[in-house]
Amino acid sequence: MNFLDDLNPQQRKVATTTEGPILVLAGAGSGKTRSIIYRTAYLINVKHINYYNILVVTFTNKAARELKDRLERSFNISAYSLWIGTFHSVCTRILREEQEFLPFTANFSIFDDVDQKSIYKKIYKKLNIDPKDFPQRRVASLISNQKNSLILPKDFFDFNEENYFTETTYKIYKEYQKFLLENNALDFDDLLMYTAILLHDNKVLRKKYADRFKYVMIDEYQDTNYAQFKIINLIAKEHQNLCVVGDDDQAIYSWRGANIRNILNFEKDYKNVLTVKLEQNYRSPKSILDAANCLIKNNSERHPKELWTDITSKEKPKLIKLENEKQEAEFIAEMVSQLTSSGTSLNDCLILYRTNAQSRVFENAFYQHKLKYQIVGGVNFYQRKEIKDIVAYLRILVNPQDTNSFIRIINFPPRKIGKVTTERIERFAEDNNMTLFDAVQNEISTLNGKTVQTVMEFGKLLKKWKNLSLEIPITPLVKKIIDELKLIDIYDDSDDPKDIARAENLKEFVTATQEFSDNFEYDTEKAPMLTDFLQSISLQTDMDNVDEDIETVKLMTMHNAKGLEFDHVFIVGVEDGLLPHSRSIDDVEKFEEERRLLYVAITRAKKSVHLTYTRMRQVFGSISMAIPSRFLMEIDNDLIEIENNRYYDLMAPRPKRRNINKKPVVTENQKYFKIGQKIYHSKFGKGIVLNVDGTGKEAKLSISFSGGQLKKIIGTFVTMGEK
DNA sequence: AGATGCCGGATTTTT
DNA sequence: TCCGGCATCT
Repeated sequence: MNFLDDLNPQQRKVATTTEGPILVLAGAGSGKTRSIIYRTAYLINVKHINYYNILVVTFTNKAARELKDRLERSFNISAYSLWIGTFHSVCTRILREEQEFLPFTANFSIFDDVDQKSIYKKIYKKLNIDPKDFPQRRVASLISNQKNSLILPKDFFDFNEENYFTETTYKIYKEYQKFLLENNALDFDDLLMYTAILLHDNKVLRKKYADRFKYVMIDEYQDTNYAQFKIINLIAKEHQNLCVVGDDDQAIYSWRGANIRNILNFEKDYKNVLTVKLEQNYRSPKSILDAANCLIKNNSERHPKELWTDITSKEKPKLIKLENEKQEAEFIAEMVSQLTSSGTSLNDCLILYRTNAQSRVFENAFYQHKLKYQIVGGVNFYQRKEIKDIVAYLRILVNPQDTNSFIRIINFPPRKIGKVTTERIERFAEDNNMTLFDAVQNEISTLNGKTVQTVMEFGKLLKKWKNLSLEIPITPLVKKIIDELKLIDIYDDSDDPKDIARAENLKEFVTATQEFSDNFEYDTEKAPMLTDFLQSISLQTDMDNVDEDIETVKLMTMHNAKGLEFDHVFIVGVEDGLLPHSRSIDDVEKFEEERRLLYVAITRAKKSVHLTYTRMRQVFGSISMAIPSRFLMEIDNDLIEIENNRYYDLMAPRPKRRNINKKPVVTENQKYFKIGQKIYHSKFGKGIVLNVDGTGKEAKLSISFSGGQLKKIIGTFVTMGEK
């Protein structure tokens, strides 16, 4: 078979060594996805292995989809019958299949951290715990660690010493798990934990999955945690046909329980491991790679390797100092707009920052420059209020035990069922040992005359939709629910720009159901129903919602950039306290992880890298002096180019900004009007700015007035503020 | 029941 | 700076 000629010798070794354990140490851009694809194709097309016997685990849904697409396009392998997915999606699939061995049913809900937060709140109240003494974040993180280490509440003190913090955490953990089971719900960690425990405790099932998945491949192995290690180990221990691919230099998820030792110790965990190193980089020029290598070699614990490349370019990574974060954003926007005017697509530009909070100034700057942008991550689409509301309705129809969702929507949109009534319904449900869903089907005598009817009407409504959900596909169902609840109308009628965005998001949601349906029908030739849709969305990330059809600059955290590549990469806020983050500075392991994060960021670039830092930065509303990241000192001087003309010295008068763009110099005036600004007009009264077209006070404003009118007015005719 | 307004705490990163 | 939670008022 000559399709293997596309690979270099090491990659070919990976693709063709199908039996026994392989560790592939694949540097950034060394073609590891390619190796996995060719290996899969080799298994199927050459070795004639049944589709059914192959399991491929990726780090994101997006990576899984790309893998499937490429297998289909290049090798005509229909990916539908292949198990390719993230750990979480694979586990979900297994758990739904094996409900008879589990303490929950196949239609369980998956709770995200918004749900999680409200559960914790409830438990704190019930157990009378003060969140000030036991910060929810800290407790949740400890509990999450337990789950990732497969420690159930009953085993808690076998692994944790007893002190005032763990005592309480234990109580919360126990209560939390109880609540989830009562709701027939699992959180992200549970998906892994229950799967691992299931395979561990049940010999028959273990054999079933070991027999089914005769060939297992894991991508991004450096970022697996103990539960994930265990799941794979239980499946592959016998046949040992396991290929793991990863790069210890790109391990950036230890805070999520990922254990870098999984990859460092692979050779000890399995026998006669074949180790293959992929060190040729096909992505970045030498000038960029040299800087990255120079940085990462400062880490102590790593598999020794050095990336090299054939690609040459004179362009070294550039380092630019700016006055503050606004100037930083402004500078980047100018750079991007310069690139686009010389023919570069916005799609080839990537902005990377350490924390989501940094994205805001860039939004403003890109908006001003009329550059289309997309923020990936931050608040996930499915975590937005309006989306969670409609999803809560959908969840209840599938899983009536989901009281969390039930409470969320019992009075949304407002139907005059308040706190007192809700409590009475809950009491009634408890007394009669039924779900809230069933409770509201009854005439509850403890309620007031009118309220009884309201509640029953609500119950009937849910019942009606539940029946409907079994008959009609997801899209018409969602349309009908949104319609009957007038969800979009609620927001459309408002003059708050946030509400207008909400209305847009709901429409977007309907589109999402349609897209899902199209794919689902294509893949399975079945009608896309509610349960299918719900299963697909709970594990979706923002990355999966990136619209590839519009040209946009992408903005994301460095964590989100894993596995991606772009021509031009701008890494911003390269300052001590931000990168390395202040919370990681005094712990060696965390500190090295920060270094890897910068390494990942730099190695995304195919053509150019710009690193920026500021002289001072606003944090929490107060301004503080910024210190250039200590990582910058680790990169040899001759590997990086410093742009001096943008260096604003503390004492020196601020140099005039070089006009690198055809557009006029940006003045403060340009930021005079902002979206959401409250204004006053002598004739129309109070209003809110919905859009700003142009610069300064003369900008053309789209204004929504409190009287209901929507007008376009020149800025000079209105005053800022309410009067 | 719903609207308004004040206070206090939060920012690391995500499936 | 902003957001959410809570108290208070209508």
